[in-house]
Amino acid sequence: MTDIKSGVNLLFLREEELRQGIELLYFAYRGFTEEPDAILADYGFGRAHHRVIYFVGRRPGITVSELLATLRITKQSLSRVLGQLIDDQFITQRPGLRDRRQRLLELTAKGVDLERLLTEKQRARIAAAYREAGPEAVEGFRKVMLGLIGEADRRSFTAAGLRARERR
Amino acid sequence: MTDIKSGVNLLFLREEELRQGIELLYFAYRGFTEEPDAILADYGFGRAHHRVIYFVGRRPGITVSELLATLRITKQSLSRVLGQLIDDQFITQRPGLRDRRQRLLELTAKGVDLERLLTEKQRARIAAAYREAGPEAVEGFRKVMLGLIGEADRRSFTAAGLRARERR
DNA sequence: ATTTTATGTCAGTCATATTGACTTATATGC
DNA sequence: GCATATAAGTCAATATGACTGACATAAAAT
Repeated sequence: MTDIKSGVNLLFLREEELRQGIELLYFAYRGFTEEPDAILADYGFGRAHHRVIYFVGRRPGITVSELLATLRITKQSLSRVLGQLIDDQFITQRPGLRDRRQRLLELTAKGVDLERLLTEKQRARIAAAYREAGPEAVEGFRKVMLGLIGEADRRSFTAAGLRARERR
Repeated sequence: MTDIKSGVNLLFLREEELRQGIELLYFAYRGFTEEPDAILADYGFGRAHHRVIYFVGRRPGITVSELLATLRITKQSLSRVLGQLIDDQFITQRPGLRDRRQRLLELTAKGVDLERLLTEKQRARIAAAYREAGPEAVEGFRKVMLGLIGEADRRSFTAAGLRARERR
């Protein structure tokens, strides 16, 4: 009897634990985007603009195709957003040195400012969560998050991925 | 000299650590939604439908206003999605007992099946990540994620929040 | 010289969200 | 009991971010 009962309880706890995991991700992601979203609205931009600004800031000189691969959207989708950011002078393009078909993307000074403004909110939020939780918890957080990330994206977080980026 | 240099390095590491945190969230969330998204497409549904199915499954008898508050969308937005799910018989409505203005929402058998199908992928992904990372890491993960979640949403994860729900 | 690649563009469509205005039914407070 | 508030729903217009498909141009690679 106790065997069956505790078995059921274990199953229930497991189910509950996993569902809480799902919800943690959902709510954390939402909490994470709402502040930048509010700022972006003042500029007439949306979340898509933030993602472009973020990754161009993160990897200066990134090509259009690398950006497309990172964001996993079509070039038509990127085009509108990137075009606006270039028109409004948050991002500049220059031709690749070794391959002149490429457009290497970089933030302008104005772009760096906006990137800071937007990401600062997110960094502050993460910093606060890390501080409260402590270094051990942070280590666990990173382990679990890495496990959640798809194989394809995981490379962005390995030494190999970082080295590949240096080659431009 | 070493003081300055290590100070700079610490700043750099901190910046890098925080940026990696941002990216972990971005990629984990994307990895987390892509499988259900693919299934939903077969039903002519989108991510919004999944969210509704999920929370109705999670809190059977949830009212429309509670669902709106959970999802933080307008009733006009919910209306289309919920209407489709009711038309297609994934969700049923019944009037509230104490307040007949309310529509209490529940999954049908068909709805439960779809909910399982969709969430199973996510549960499996979390289960695998938890298993690989180990119980200590899971504890850390939960601590950090809770810290990332906005004050308003955090209540969903406390005993008080759970108790409030029982009252229907 | 041909083919492939990197980028860009035009056109049409869809899903998800918004604001604003208004309706209906029911509950609640005085 | 009547006025007001609340729960839910609807109509209309709009914005954002994504998609597919077709086609164009320049430069690199074979």
